[in-house]
Amino acid sequence: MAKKLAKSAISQKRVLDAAAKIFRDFGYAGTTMRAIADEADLKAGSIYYHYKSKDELIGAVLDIGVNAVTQRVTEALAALPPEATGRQRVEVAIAAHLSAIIEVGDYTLATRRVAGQVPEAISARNTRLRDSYGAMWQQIMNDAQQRGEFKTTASLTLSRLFILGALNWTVEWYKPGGRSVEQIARDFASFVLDGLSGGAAPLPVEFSEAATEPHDNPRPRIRSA
Amino acid sequence: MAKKLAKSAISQKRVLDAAAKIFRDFGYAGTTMRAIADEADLKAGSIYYHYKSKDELIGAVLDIGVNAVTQRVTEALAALPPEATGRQRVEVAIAAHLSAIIEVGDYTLATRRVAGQVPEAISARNTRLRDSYGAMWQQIMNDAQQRGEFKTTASLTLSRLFILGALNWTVEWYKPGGRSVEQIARDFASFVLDGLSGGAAPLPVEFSEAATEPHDNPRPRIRSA
DNA sequence: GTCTATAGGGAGATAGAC
DNA sequence: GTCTATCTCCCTATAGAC
Repeated sequence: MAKKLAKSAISQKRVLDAAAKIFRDFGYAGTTMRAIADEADLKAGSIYYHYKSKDELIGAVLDIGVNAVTQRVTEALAALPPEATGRQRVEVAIAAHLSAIIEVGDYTLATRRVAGQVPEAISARNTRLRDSYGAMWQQIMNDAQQRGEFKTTASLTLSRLFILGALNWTVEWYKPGGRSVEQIARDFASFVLDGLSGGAAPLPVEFSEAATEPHDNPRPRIRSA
Repeated sequence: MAKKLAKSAISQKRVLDAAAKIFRDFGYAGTTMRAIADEADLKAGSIYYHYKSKDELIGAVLDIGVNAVTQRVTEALAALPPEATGRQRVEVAIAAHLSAIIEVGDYTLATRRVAGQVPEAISARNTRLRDSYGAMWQQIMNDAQQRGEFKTTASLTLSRLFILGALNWTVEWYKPGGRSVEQIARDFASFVLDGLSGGAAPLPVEFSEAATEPHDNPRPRIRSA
């Protein structure tokens, strides 16, 4: 059911979306209320009707990014039968995570790019959300190893950090016109589960290697000081 | 014999190190010349004797980060015998990349954290350095696949993006007191080469082709939805 | 809810003394 | 080489009209 939003809520979301986009391109300090206002078709002073400070805005943007991913992955995992293998869980979690971060890409990118620049008080709550999401992954992997499904000699904690690091980095090079999210998810799962040396038969068809290169994201135009 | 630096060069390096640290913590726009000056025990105006603008400074920081890694990895690969396997090349490249980014951690972190916030004109040159480093990895992987060493069905271009994304992310969670760089490198290599399900130990195999798989896992299907 | 106007504080960069 | 002093610009946030 399509919820009807109050006029205030509509503006609020417009401001939020604009903020994510501007934070994404200019970082925390580089983002000005004026730039957000322009993007949201407002005047700078009007933003303060919806959010009482720049810090409150970035806090909201950060939480949306993590929560969207957590929710999507949780749902996808819950939809699996109880007897699902660790391999299947990892495949499903990767696909859900990827599709979520690409869908709320501005928020994900904003989150990544302001990381470490946001005042401690603001980022503390967000860090907790992020840690609890990491714990979910950790459990999937630990369970699979205990059942003898995963035979890797590598630390699962490190493996989790590798996986989430690489996954979140995808938004930096993903380009809508290139490979599909589904294809990326499949390749990523294959990579994570079987590595470079493992793998099945010679591959079906490899698309042009140049199809997806990094550094394709909208570049900010920043005035040089 | 330790090179003797001119007084000017010493100050310049002090400014550069300070800049990397401040850019790391505050991002591009959040970094002020005054903060860099404080860190370098100077006054803000004095920085302009060494660098003529904030943009020139960030440009220098960015390039140092990439060049340090490129140089270290290039040297490590060059030290390998010509008959080295793709697996060995990947192991060596991972170890060299990791130790380099941890050693120049401030520069690496600064680079990551100002990514996408730096004026286009400044980042263009750095992007070229970064791409040429990526091409080096690509070649190692392509060669190994052509020799039949890598049997993954995943795109090698995507795999390369995953690997470098995860590798560079390590600086975000690495803590000097924790696991050693060597241990992280070993686990990372095992993860990259054999995945979670594989169990290949970091065997000190000689250059004779290890034709037999180190484990007898059922090999992966294309996809198991 | 959104506007205009502005207070009050820093920012990058330059000039010239030492 | 490094300092102090300062110019000019633009930022966040508030006040009050509509």
